[in-house]
Amino acid sequence: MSKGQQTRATIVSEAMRAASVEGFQGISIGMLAERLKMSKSGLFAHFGSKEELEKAVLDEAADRFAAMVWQPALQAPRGRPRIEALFHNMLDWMLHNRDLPGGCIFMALSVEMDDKPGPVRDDLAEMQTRWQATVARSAQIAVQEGHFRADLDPRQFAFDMQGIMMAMSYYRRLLKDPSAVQRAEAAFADLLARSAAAPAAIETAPLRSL
Amino acid sequence: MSKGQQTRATIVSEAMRAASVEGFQGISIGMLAERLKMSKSGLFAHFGSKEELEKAVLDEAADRFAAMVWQPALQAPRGRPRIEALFHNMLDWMLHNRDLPGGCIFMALSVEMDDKPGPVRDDLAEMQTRWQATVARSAQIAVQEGHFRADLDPRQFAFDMQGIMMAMSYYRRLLKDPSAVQRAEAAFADLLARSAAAPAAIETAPLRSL
DNA sequence: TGACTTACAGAACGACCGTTCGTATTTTGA
DNA sequence: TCAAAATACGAACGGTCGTTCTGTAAGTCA
Repeated sequence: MSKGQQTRATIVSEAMRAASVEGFQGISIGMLAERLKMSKSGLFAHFGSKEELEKAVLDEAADRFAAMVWQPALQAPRGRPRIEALFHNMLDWMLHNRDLPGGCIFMALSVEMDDKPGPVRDDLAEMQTRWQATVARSAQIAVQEGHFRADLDPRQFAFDMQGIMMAMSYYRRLLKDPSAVQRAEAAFADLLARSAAAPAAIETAPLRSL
Repeated sequence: MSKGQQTRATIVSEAMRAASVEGFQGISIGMLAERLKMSKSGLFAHFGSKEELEKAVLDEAADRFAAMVWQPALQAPRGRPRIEALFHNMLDWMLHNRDLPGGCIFMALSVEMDDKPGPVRDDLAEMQTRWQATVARSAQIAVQEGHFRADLDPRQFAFDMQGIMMAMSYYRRLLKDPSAVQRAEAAFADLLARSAAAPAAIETAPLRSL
């Protein structure tokens, strides 16, 4: 890796870290230059515009998400085990990730960019649409494997799981509720239970009438 | 209402509208002054600082939320009907509110401010904590009324409902998924069904084995 | 109506924004 | 090793930011 590529990678990492906390609106070329002890113009030259820097951050985040969340989940057996791996990998991504001190950068950017037309928003929306489709497909596989009920709506499953993640982030980051993670785990356990195929449903049914 | 109070109210309304789209970071005194056709300094004098303006916006949003979501729900009978009213009033708040073209301002600010210490963050967090407690209390009432199962965790109910709202906003605003609202309604219907007291649980059980 | 208070405008402040340009320095490959 | 290419710097640009001041117009109320 050439010197330039190396510097660029450092910049993108630092920008990603900062953007997870402050959003794209909250980061500036000058601030990044100061943190990395280099000149504004020198840093700027690597991208040519702030928008290009934002795109680079988005791509980097997508790569890391794939490496930390999706690819490890592929090692788990198809079906329910893979779904559970996805969930726990996402928790790790959101909670124990020193490169994202501000939590999941996609959640921060999703809210920030949803009303800002442009290529950055387009990239983000496409990534997120693809991710929801990926989760849905994983749920569909769990149906095929006989782990989930045949009439499960896989897209609804993805929607529900997204809600759990977002609520956890909200409880933890804004409300500073120490039970955020355990509430998310409880919600996910319930989602799994009601998605399960008939035999598992019998196991959980008595719990409802306790 | 004096001239000053009237102008101030107009400014706060416009600031709220803008902040729902761009967040507090995205609004500026100059931009508001231009939209309202008045001078920066004249507008500024009503607040003394941008932070005070942000606090005023937050208070105004809280008042409107109470008037549009909470107070009408109090007209509904205690228990499950009131919970359903809360849900639908929140949908109206998020979807059919011309004063919030950027969607629920609390969701936008929750993500933007969660890492920004200061009085604005404190106000917002306190509001949102109180709101979650209010939802939980409403669920608790539904338990007392015999509408929800006795072993329901009301705080978990509030968590789950928050997740549904956030996922809906995400699907609708970022992904532009036209099924966002109906997915939220489906998720809420399921949440109600699995929260319901025993007799209702028997009704929904066969659906799972279809 | 007249005195008084409030509300607004205008100009300017230093700070920072993204960006451009010309120049120096360092890295690279033959 | 040496020239070409890549990389970084420093200074400056026009703009916008939140904020402060001073003067004036408008509203308020006896």
